[in-house]
Amino acid sequence: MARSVRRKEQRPEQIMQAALEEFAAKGYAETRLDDVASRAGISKGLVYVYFRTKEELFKAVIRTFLVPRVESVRAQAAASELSSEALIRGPVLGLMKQVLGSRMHTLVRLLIAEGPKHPDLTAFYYEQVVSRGIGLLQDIVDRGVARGEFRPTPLRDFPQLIIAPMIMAVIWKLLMERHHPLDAERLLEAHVGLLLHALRAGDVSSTGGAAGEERA
Amino acid sequence: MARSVRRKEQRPEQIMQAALEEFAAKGYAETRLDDVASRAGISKGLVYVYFRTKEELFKAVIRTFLVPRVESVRAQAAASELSSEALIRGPVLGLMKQVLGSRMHTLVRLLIAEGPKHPDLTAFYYEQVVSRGIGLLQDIVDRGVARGEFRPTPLRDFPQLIIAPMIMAVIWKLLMERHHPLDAERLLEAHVGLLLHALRAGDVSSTGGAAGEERA
Amino acid sequence: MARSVRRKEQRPEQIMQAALEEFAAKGYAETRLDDVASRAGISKGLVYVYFRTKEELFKAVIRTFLVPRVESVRAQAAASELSSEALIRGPVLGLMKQVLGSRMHTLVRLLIAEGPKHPDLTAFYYEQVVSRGIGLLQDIVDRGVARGEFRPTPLRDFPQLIIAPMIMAVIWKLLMERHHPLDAERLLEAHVGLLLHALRAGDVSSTGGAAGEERA
Amino acid sequence: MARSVRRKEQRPEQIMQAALEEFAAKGYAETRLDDVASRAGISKGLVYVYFRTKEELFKAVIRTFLVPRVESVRAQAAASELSSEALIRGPVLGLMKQVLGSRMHTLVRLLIAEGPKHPDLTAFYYEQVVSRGIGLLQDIVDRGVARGEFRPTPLRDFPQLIIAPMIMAVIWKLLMERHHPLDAERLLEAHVGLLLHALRAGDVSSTGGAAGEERA
DNA sequence: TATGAATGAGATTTCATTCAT
DNA sequence: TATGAATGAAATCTCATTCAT
Repeated sequence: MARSVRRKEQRPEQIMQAALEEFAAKGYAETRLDDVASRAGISKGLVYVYFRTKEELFKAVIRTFLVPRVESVRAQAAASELSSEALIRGPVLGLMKQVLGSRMHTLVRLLIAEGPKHPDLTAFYYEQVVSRGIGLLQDIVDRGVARGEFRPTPLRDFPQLIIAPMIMAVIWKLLMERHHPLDAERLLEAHVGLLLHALRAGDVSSTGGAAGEERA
Repeated sequence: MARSVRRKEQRPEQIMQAALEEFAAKGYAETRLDDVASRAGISKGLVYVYFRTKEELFKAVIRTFLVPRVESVRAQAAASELSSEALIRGPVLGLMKQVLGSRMHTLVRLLIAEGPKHPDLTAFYYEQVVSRGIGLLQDIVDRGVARGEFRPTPLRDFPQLIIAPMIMAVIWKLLMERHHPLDAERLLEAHVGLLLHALRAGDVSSTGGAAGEERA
Repeated sequence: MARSVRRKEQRPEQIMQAALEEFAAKGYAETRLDDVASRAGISKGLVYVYFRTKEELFKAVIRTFLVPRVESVRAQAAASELSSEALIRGPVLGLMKQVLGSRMHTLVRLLIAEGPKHPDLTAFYYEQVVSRGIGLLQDIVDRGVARGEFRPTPLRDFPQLIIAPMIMAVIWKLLMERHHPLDAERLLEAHVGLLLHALRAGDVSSTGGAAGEERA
Repeated sequence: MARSVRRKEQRPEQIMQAALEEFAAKGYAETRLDDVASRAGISKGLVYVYFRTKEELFKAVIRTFLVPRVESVRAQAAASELSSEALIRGPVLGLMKQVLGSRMHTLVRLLIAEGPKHPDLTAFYYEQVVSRGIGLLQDIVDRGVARGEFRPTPLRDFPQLIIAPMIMAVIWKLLMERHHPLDAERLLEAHVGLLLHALRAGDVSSTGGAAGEERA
């Protein structure tokens, strides 16, 4: 009975894990609940015990797996005495690399493809992830300006520009990788290098001993 | 008969137009050919006279409407004596604004959502649009460097960075607009401003001898 | 105009010819009127000028092409002074060989496959061909018995037995030929040989100088 | 659960039975799976649980119901000390009567009508039934000749002649019965009588030295 | 007479969802 | 809790038939 209880508690996770893989591989419409059940090693009927419809399952998958560690980055940013540049070069860039390397990138695709049909899902995602991320980035930029580290730029109003290349890279890998491979990590580094160059107050970047974003 | 001929010649365009609207609104799987036909003001059967399957129709839509004016930008770039900066601020930025303003942005979404299921479609798109666009951007950057207008940067290897914010904005408008409106034109202008700032030769930073922005 | 008139007069035949080939190749249900029209070198609409429905066309095809030369055999039988054996060995056997060699065998298949759905068609065929053929064969048998040429046998009541091997051969060629080729002409000859052997009055066949139906 | 299992095990048979009746009544193309399902008392969808396509169902029907008792006849022929004549008058004639009396005759029609579209089906039928039947009949004839019971005739090479009247009768009943009833059993008996008469050794004709019945 | 664009009923097939066991 | 047989709505695709030109 203990096993049965444990099983029961693990079921939702187990099913969502299987569903994630199926959704990621085939997209929402092409995914059959039969296959999700097979992959999870259970019967189709049991899926319905835990998720009322296919749509609910999909939303649960997105909700569960697409809440990244924005929070931990925020904590670091708030607590640390690091410069804004260091924050961007460190935790922010790190997070972007993580998204590209993990299964999260398939979720981004799913969200783009299916999002328009599920407003509550995108609302949830906006609240949980996007608005916080945007706020965080704005804080970092603002702090950099306040400290005289950065010159004032419109980036403050469009912090999306900081993560735009990550989105691009996700989509590139999805569609174009086979025709034109992309070293996404270096792309992100190049982006951060250029961005910081553009932001530096007084264009005094040369004093920081950092120049030559060119290929080594 | 003349009328019938004219009708026949207009049918494909008419059907594709209707299909584009349906696909854009609902996505591929959720679009019913019945609805495409209704929207085009014809019967379901007639769709099949012009397009053998739903998939063929979809591909035709993408192929027909998603060939942007990369070519005209290339022509300007090649012919003109404009500086690279002027090219980026002018035709390149203009093209990006156009994509965001036109129906093309819905096609981008469709391509992202359905591309993985239709490799030939993405191959076509890569060849017709992406590879040319990438080449064009590289040329502009290279020319700028050759003329001493830009300092050498890794942007040359990642020209995707130039249009990344456009992709982002497309997706933002698709998913987040209702929660957080975005002035996409200003975002693009901000991006171009920052980018050119980072590229400009004559900034002190370019003269300083050192490195550090490369991958640590 | 003369040409147009001539064309008009030839149209039905031309269409039926094309239809026969399509029906024979694909069967009734699988035949598309589009293909019939293409094969006839005309437009689909024109088929409907001459034949009200696909079914009518089918019936016309069967009616037109499946009326064999039973009549000519009957004439010979009635007029000639030939023995019954000579009639069977000559015109009757010849007719059977003709059916096997000509396109008529495909019509037999069509009639078998589609007949049950078209009672009027089989009625027509029964009246025009079958009943006459049966009557003819009965006459030949009866005459043979009356003349003392044949002994009385139940063949009189089952003249179908005379042409049964022809039917068999048609079907064999249709289905089994690729697995097990059949020399249909020799089969028919063997059949006729055996049959006449069985019929001969007094079993005096040995006097006729004819024996040895075995393989030479 | 026991009931459910039993149901599941019976479903295929139940569906094929219903399908046989529909196919027999209307032919392949005219049969709607909806009707098959109704006749079986189940829903349309369930048919697809057991048979992947309409064609698979059709083939399964043919395969399942069209394997006659050729084997049992062969066993009798091999084991018994019966004369060839007795075998033909007994088991062989009996089998032919059975085919005519049973549902098999509708399958013969289906095979004729649809066989050309399904080469694998006719191949199966040839291997399972026809080639064995032909071999069996050849053995019987050969044995009769070896024992001096029969005179040598070309029947050995065309054993199809033995069952040709059965095929004929099947088709006759299908198409002509309403216009001209046929006592198929008596027809088969008449055929066997004539055939054996023609085969019997000791008939004078067999001794006469001459030829002539071969192809002239 | 001749065309062929257009229609729409109908068939196969899929699969999310239900429910008896 | 767990199964999986069963349902039935819905979508794609076909093609005989019509009809304006």
